[in-house]
Amino acid sequence: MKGGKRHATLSDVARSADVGTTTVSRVINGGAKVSPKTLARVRSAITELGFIPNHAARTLRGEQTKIIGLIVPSIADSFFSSCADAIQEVARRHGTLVILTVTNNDPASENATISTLVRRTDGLLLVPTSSHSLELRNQLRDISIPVICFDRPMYDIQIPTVITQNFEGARAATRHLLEHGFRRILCLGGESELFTMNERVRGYTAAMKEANARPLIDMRSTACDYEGTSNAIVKHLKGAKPPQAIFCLKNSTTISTYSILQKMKISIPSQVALVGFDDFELASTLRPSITVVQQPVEELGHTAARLLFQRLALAKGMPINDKEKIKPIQLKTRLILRASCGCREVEEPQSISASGH
Amino acid sequence: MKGGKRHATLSDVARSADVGTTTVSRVINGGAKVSPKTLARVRSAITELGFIPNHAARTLRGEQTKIIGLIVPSIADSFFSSCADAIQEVARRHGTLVILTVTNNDPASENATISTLVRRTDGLLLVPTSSHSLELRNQLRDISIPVICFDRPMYDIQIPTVITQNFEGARAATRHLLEHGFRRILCLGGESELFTMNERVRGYTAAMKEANARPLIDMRSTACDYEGTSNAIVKHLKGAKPPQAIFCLKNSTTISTYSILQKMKISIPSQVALVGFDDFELASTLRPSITVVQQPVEELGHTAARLLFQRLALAKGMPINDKEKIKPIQLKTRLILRASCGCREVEEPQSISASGH
DNA sequence: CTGTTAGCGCATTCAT
DNA sequence: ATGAATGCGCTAACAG
Repeated sequence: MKGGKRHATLSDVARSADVGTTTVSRVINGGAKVSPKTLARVRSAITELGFIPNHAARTLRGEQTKIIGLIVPSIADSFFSSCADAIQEVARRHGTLVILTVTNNDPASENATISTLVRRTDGLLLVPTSSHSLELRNQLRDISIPVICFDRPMYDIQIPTVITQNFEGARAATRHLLEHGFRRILCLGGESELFTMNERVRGYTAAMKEANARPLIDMRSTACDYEGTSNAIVKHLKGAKPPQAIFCLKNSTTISTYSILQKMKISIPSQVALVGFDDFELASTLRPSITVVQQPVEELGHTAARLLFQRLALAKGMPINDKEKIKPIQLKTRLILRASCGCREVEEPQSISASGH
Repeated sequence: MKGGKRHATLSDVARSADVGTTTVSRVINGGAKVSPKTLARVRSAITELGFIPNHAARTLRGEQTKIIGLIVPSIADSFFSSCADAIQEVARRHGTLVILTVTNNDPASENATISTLVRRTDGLLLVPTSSHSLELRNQLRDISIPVICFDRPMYDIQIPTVITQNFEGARAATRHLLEHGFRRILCLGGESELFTMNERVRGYTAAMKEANARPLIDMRSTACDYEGTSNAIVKHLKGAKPPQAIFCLKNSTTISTYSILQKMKISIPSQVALVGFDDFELASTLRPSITVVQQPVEELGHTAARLLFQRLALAKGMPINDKEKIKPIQLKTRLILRASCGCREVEEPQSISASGH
């Protein structure tokens, strides 16, 4: 019945079971200190009336909301949706719901979202739009609920954080390309203002310098979409000393680059080798398959969520000691060797026989 | 300051601004019937104290929760995460938050989730695990908040629903393969208990029968993962009359099939043509690119969410007329012709336009 | 073991 | 235009 009779309340149950409201409250909270008889009576009254505790009232009384907030740049992005999946899973095990919000990497939206969420959740899992933002830092400082950052940290503020080894992953990838003998390696794509991208660039640069190779980085904003990537690649390949390999800083750039090279009939890896940061479902299915730096996405979500619930559990008892230095948890990345870097025989291309149907 | 001083309340503001609580309440609710002077005074007090209305209290007073519940089988699945993205967007425009829950297609989990959500949200967007479940039907009947189903309908109960044209899409795909001259078309993959899969099979079958071709369907549960799909394909191809084309009922099957055929060195489409249901990011990048039935994912989410907010708006005023027959909204699917069906030259470069998503 | 009572923070009559 | 008082449903003292 849509909009039917009003929901039964605790006192309805009390009246029906002929007990006090306290007793009912005890029953719905575990039934401790209630005689078996009354317990049974109350329980049957509860089911009879279809009573469900009013959550708002509980919250008003100062209980936990049993909701956490998840703030990500995008949920359509498979990286974050996988994180969300893991987080949801952990939350469910803790009897907690997850409010999903997306910022689109917009600080204003992020700010507003956090404000809304603070009063309505027990804690926050946040992918900060900017690691430097003073405003965000201040906002987080004044927040009364635990916040965990993941994927990207916040600087100059002690917040539990879990990230992946962007630097190490990128360095390993670049080193690998260098080991293949490539010296002119183009580092392509990515938003230069993002922590993750900067770390990856740092890793790339470190590896290049180790090898006395000249870093060649192209992160111009135009390189973010297909068109921009295309222009960039054309430009670099037309140069006097065209790159022998390309290291893509993120998923979408890898994919764009891959199809652009294909379109240009530039063979991978024999003419230009390719390694991408961040694995994706079809990376192993494409021909050639694509070598990538893989991030432990589920683990990232799980760890962040667990950290939050840990805080939440602590918060009940002793107050949190914010004095202690909090070091970000860094999860390991893995270099997945496939064909595009030159490691494997390029998989047998499909026979393109035009034989009839 | 973690766990610092208690949040300012409405009466704190009232005291600070030297007015009554009523006035403050008026101010935060639009400021009607308040003199400009007091309004300004109260406003400054509000910002000064950093007052944010307590949401639980409002809800307790009978207001809306300004939260809707989203119940999907999985959020890691790009289909549902794209839906979620669209839904989140619409919700945000309505000043409403979204609680994300996943069922993993488990009815028990779904049941529990709905119960939890009913008392804590204004409405629900649901992808039902089963279109037939009596239990779910009863649960939905007794629910006091609006529910919208999407992607899959519920039978024998009037619930606003928005789905895509699975039947028509599959029929069009199959017809297309038939037009290419293929007669032995294998319909592969998919969970037979799901509405969407059944519709697609129906569409496939209808097209086959139209053409007097013998339907060949393999939906055994073993065909759901890579291994199972592999076995199924091998079996069918070894047969006396091997299929000339394969129509995959869902994304993951398409991808598995694609890579299995590749591994078997069976050329697509010259030896076996391939069409999949549901588009995916790299379908156009693979060589050969894959012809698919594309669903309007964003539109699905948008429409479902809009429908819900429409109901929510109505609910305030006149009661909903549940007597009226509610027909599911059916969104159109599109057949995206690429190379794997035989429509394009196999290895010709793809167009320069960026991919769909 | 069990009941009575007093708020949690807010929106809302009903006065003024 | 404004304020005092009431109660939403629940939990937690504090009695019995």
